[in-house]
Amino acid sequence: MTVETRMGDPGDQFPVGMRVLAVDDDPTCLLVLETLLRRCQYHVTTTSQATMALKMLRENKDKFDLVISDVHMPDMDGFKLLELVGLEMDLPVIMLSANGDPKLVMKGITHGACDYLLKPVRIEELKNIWQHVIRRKKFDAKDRNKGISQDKAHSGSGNGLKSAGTGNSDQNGKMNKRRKDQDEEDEENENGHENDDPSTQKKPRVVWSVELHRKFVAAVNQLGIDKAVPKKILDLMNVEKLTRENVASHLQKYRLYLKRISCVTNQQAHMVAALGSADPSYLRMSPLGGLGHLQTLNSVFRSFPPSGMIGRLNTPAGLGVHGLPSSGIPPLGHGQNLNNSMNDPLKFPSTMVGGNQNASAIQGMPVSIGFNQLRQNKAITSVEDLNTGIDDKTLLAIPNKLTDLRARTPLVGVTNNSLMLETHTQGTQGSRGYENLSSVASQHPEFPLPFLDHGRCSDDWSTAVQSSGIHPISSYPSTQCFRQSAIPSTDNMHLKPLHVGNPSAASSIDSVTDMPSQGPTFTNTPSQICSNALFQGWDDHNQDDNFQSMNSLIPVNGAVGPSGHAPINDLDYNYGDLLQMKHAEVTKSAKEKPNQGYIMDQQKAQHSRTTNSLGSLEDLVSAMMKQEQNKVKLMEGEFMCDSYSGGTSM
DNA sequence: CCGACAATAT
DNA sequence: GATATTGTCG
Repeated sequence: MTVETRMGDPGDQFPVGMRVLAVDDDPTCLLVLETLLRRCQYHVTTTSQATMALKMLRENKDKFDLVISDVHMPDMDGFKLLELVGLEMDLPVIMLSANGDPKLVMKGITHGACDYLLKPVRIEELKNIWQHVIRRKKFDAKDRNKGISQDKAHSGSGNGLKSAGTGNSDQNGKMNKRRKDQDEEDEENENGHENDDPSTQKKPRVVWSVELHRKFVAAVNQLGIDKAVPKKILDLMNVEKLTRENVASHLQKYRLYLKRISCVTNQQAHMVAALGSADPSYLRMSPLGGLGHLQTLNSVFRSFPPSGMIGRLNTPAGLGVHGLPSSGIPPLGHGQNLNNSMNDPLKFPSTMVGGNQNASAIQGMPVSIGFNQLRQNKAITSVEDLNTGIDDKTLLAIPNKLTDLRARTPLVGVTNNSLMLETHTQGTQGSRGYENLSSVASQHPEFPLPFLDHGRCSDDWSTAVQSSGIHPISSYPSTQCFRQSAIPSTDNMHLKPLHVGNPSAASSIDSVTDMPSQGPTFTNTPSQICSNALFQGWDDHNQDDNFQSMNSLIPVNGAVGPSGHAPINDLDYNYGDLLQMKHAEVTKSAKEKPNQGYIMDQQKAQHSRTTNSLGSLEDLVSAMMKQEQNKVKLMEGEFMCDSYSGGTSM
């Protein structure tokens, strides 16, 4: 939006004053970058920490037009930041790296980067980066407004759903694709033909590609989670052949996803608390502080990093939900994770959890990303990790140092939570999940949850989280997250945060990115879920090497279709599970062998449900959000400090 | 066989 | 419209 406005103004020329957030851990590079950007007459904001960048973005979703980030950063992988941003806020992100390895570039692209610049960066390259802002904006507008007419057009032959395409800007090329199909004949029957019978059969399954998911998320965000109902979402999405039922089904999945997320978050918090003490391992994981990681969790969708994730989730945008993170959520991969990298986004098994792993991911949720690419890359992966990120680190981090975190937090801090705050309210629905969570939490003595009250975990959760883990959490918007606790009863879901800022913003941008999370709010319902599942989410896949890709939010991925159908093109996103991701991350270090820490976590988790609960970021998020809404203030007071929250966006 | 996902039923 | 159940598929 802002951009548009500007653009609109005759007076100013858009590029001038474009708000750019530059992120690089190397002070020198950052300074150089800042200088060059200023020469281009952009309004530049800098930060040497990715986590801080996320916080800033979450707090001020509509205060930036573009993000330019280094790939290699200690606190958070640039890709993760990318994913989270894509999910939570739809801002165009340009990756910067001294390493031009095609694989890295591909990764950046698949994770939603609109450009990938090699250092040293030349001013000539920076002079045109504003095009990405415009492009994104345009797409958004298109999508939104008209919607899709385009899509429809196509449909003719194929499926209508496609949807996807539009948006993306960046690279993508291929996006569309949806199903494969064979079968199908497409739509309708074609008639005739023989086929079988008519009727019947075929029904092409709708493949929720990243793009489609993106649209979904955008619609949800726009509506606000609480008001996002299938019919309205369908209207906003404006995708041809998509039916209300299709949307309802996806919404169901998406809501579960959000819950998970929130749970995860909570878990994390708990874990943190519990761990509290000790495990070095955790520390290891997150060097920085825990913040980052925690945030990651937020991201549930994959991408989101530590704070990010949550934030995302929290944020409306991120969730998409209005929450959720993500708007997109992005996510992908299946359980297999590794194996498939690409395909299923969501799925990661959660290691964490013990049993459950599974989380399911949602496919599409997350973001989008480069669709095509994704596919191609499948291998690469995407993943997003939305969740994960956070978790892992979070967890990890936390223990170590709460203190540190706290301290840090402030720094970060930033952000506001405003987003989250937004709402609050009500309560109606659903709380179910929360209750469980709480109970869970309470149940396990193991964890010490310092703060929590036991009684209700729910409520406490928030607190608990805060306290303990908080920090990490803090990252997220606090609000969101924590709130959950409160939630239980109420349940309010609403969190809409995303929009918060401006919904539009989120949406607007969006298009391209991924999806996942864009903004939505989520609801929060808690579900017990946690325990089990997290989702796979949108994200994911990536595992690869990349760092945490798993976590990342982005959905990238590709997709596969669930059924097999389509994998092809689309990426489906899955909602990934945060937890898994987290684990993954953790694991990462050790990869195969889990670190002690890792293990511990798991165990803990298992033992206590709490953990599990925490596991789902969504839930956490949701809860948080809700709670936050309710309590935001409290939180802020207490914990917030640190945290800040941020998240929103995405 | 199980888990995830979308469709379908309630 | 929200949920629960079912059918497919990987």
